[in-house]
Amino acid sequence: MSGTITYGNENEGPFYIQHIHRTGSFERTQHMHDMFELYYLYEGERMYFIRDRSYLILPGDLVLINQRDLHATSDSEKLGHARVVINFAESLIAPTVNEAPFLLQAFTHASPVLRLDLPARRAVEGILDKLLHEAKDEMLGQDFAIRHYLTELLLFTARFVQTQPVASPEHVSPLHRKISTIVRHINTYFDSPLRLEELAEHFDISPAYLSRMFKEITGFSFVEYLNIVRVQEAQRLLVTTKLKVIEVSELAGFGSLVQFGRVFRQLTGMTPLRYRQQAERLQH
DNA sequence: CACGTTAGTTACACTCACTG
DNA sequence: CAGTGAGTGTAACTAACGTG
Repeated sequence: MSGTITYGNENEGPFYIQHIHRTGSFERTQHMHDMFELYYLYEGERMYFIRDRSYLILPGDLVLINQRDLHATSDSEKLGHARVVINFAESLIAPTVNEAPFLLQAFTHASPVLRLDLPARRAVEGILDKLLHEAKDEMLGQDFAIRHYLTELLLFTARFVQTQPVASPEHVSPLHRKISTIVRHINTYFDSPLRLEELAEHFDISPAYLSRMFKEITGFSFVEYLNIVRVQEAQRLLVTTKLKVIEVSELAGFGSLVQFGRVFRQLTGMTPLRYRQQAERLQH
């Protein structure tokens, strides 16, 4: 890895920026977190799976990922790429967003990928340069400057999606389209017992092939993905309702309370009740 | 206090998803 | 296609808490 600049903590934030230029192959990453993510590609090609489908990311693309949206990157056939990743917590810019709620609207836009024209690229790269410069060394007003340039970048994205209606890019291949359909199926029916074999039959594809392709395209295995979707629903129910843990477990599609507990702990590091209590404390 | 209810943990056996 | 291990269900236990 060369030319790496990092600032902040990738998982806790409140702000993290990383500039990477890689020539070789790149390990895949896949996760979900409470921060917003911005991804800008200078060179190369990447596959990016976001929420329920995959995108081929090309140079000059700016990718916007909302809080808690599942996402995964992997190499396309072409190896090597240069990119900037920014993660930031809502808390970092909360007062500003309060004043100007439209700043985050690009994150809920129909397509998470903004394909920038040349002037737009120059504008974004200029802001990124400033952010990278600020992140490099500690200096007077660093935090302020980072918030300032980040706000500038967000304003740019908000105006861009407002003025340039962005069409959703084509699916990379029919297989990608199919996996995307299956992912949406899982997102809809996660609360019922889902099995790979039945899913495969329903979508007319062999179970082994589905297992392989699902992992390759989404970055998650079938079971991993299903569990994440179920835990997300469980988290929502725990916070927004007063349902008992066993009821949450059933509504989220878990076969048993034991299994719910195991999976929940594995993904969140705490028990369901703890999660609810922690969320309650944060409310006040 | 004794009891019931709810939540969380562990052991063990099995099955099914993943992988080579 | 087949072997393997991760994931899952059942059962049995403990912990925490409220209630008569």
